[in-house]
Formats: sequence, structure tokens, C-alpha cells
Amino acid sequence: MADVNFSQDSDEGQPAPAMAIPIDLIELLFFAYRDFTADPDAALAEFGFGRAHHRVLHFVNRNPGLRVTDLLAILKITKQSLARVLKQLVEEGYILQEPGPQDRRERLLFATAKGEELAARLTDLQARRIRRALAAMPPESHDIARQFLYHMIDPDQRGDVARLIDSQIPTRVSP
Amino acid sequence: MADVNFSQDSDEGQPAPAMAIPIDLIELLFFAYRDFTADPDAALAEFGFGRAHHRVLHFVNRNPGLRVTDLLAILKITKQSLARVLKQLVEEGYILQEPGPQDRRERLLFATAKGEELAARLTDLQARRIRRALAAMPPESHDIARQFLYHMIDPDQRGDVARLIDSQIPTRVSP
DNA sequence: AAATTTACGTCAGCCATATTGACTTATTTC
DNA sequence: GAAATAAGTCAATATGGCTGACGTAAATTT
Repeated sequence: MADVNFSQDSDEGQPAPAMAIPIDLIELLFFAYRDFTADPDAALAEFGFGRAHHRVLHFVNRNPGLRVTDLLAILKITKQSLARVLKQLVEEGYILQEPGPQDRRERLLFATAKGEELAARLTDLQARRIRRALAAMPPESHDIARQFLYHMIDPDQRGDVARLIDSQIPTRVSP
Repeated sequence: MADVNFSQDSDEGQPAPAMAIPIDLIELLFFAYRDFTADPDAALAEFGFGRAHHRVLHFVNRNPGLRVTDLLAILKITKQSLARVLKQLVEEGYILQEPGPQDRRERLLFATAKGEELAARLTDLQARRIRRALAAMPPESHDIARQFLYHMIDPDQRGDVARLIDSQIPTRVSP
């Protein structure tokens, strides 16, 4: 990765442009996400897992050594909600926990080989869909799509997300 | 609307391009959608409604006279799941049902003034976010973002979605 | 005219994912 | 030693999905 290159990171304080209501994008975002999640959902069902498991496994796999706190900040769910799903992934051998070497209160999370394999399979499903979409469009589209989605994120969250996607370990998400 | 102009509608049968795994877009889609839904979710909580109510109200408001069957095809949920939220929206005066003039088995759905008002408020929240994102980008971005999201949709669903977004009433979604 | 199909609604029960609030343990920091 | 932090846990609850079965009215087909 490392070429994330998000331009124009501050778009606050600009006068609201006179622009028609982008109903098309509102609705397309719904439909795109509906179908984007459908493929992995179907695959996960074979394992008795759901979308919540996918999200946890994905981010742990992408960011080995992630802490529980970081995961909570990424997913924006409560500790109790995460607990059940994470416990299942650990019990079934998809994720490993080990105490932090500096701070032994921490339980760093790692995907096992089995976890990596499942994560790769799910990522592949979503990657195929994205590649197919980009293949039907001009070459600069990847970059514009990336910028658009990036700017859809809450301004105060963008830094964390950019750092996460740039994905050097260890990943710490600011509190 | 009416200028939807989705180019290159068939992207099947092309050789899979040798493209790196677009992890950035996979993750950005998650974060963008996470924050995109957060604003309306917060507003809906005041009314005791959830995301499911939002979706129903949105599409009924945008497509007056929508049938229950159409809504099921759009949302891809079961009749029983829809029933609960729809019933609440009707009981609390956000949506009206009336029998179809041609086919009296149908119960056509309409947003009431109260429903229109809430839908407009929620749409505004999402529109603001999208406008802010587009404002930080080159002018052709709207079109590219639209095309990207459109091509993320299942190929066999795109026709229905294009028709829906073009939004002439009455809207019939193919079975 | 009868049979079938369609549109819609509903009952009952279940599951997954999320919530709040309270409390515990281990460890680090002040 | 006290306070803060990281993580885990118990209990109760809400929401939004699901399956399966069944009923009713109206339209369509035979």
C-alpha cells in the first residue's frame, strides 16, 4: 500500500456549494453496500458466522497485533458486542490473543493460518466486485472513488482511517 | 433527475484485469457507510425509529404509490421483516396505504406530509455529507462516484436500480 | 364457473447483532 | 498506595433479520 495519498484533507469552513440534492448517490450507496456485503455474508453462513465476525477477522488480519480497544474504535460498537463475536473466533481457532510485550494488560490479536485463509477468501469476493466495477470505468476512477469514500468519513475520523489503511503495524487508533 | 446516464452497462465477459487487491476501497466502503448511516440513525432515535424505518420511508417517499412487493425487491428482506416496520410507520401516520386503482389487491404506499418532512430531514443529513465530500474534489467526481457505485451493484440488479433512481412514478421493480 | 395464482397480511418462534449498566481482575502510571 | 487503564463478564433489553405456516381477497387462467 503506502501510496494512499489522500488529497485535500481539510474541507471544513468552505461555503456550502449550491448543489442539488444528490439523491442518486444516496440511493446508490445503499444498493452498492447491499450487494457488496451479500457475497461475504453468504460465504460466512457456511461457517456459522455473520457480518460481525467478518469485520473483526478482517481488521485483525490486516493489522496483526491490534488491541481490543483499537477494534472498538474502528467498528464503533461496544465492548460487550465485540466480546461474543471475538470469543467465538478465538474459540474456533481463527484468532489468537497474546499479552502485549510492553503492556501486559493488553491482549494483542492475531489471525491464525486458518483465520488468514478465511479472511483472504472473503476479501477476494469483495475485491472481485470492486475490480469488475473499476474495469468498466476510466483508469483514474480508482483514485476518485477512493477520494470520494474517504471524504465521506467524519472529518475527525479520517486521520485514523488513513493511518489504518496505510497499515503499518502496530496500528493504534486514537482514543 | 432523468440524466442518469450510466455508461457501459455491460461489463461482463471482459478478461479479469491484473489488478492489485483494492483493500483500500474495501475498507473505505466500510468506513464511509459506517459514518453515512450514523447521522440518520441518531435522528431516527428521537422518534423511536431505526434504520429499517428509514429505508422504508425513504423509498416510499421517493416513489409514491410503491407496492409492498416492490419494496421487498428493493430492500431484499422478507415480507415479515418489512411488516413490522411498515405497520409502525402507518400507525404513526408517516405512511398511507391505499388500494391500487387497477388491481385492488395492491396496497399502494404514500408518504404523508409528516412522512415527507421526516424523509426530507434524513435525506438532508446524508446530502450534506455527500456534498461536503464532492466539494473537496474535482467537478467530474460526482459522475465517477455515481458510476463506481452503480457498477458495484449486481449486474442483474442494475436495470431495476437505474429505473428506480430515474424515479418516474409508478415504479415497478421486476420480480 | 372453477381452479390457480398473486398480493398482502399475520401468527409463532428463532437468531444475530447491537445496546445499557454494573462489576471484576490485572497491570500500569502517578 | 491510589488512580487510571485494558480487558473480561453478567444480566437484561431492543432491533432487525429469518423460517414456516396459514388466511383472505382479488385477478388470471383454464
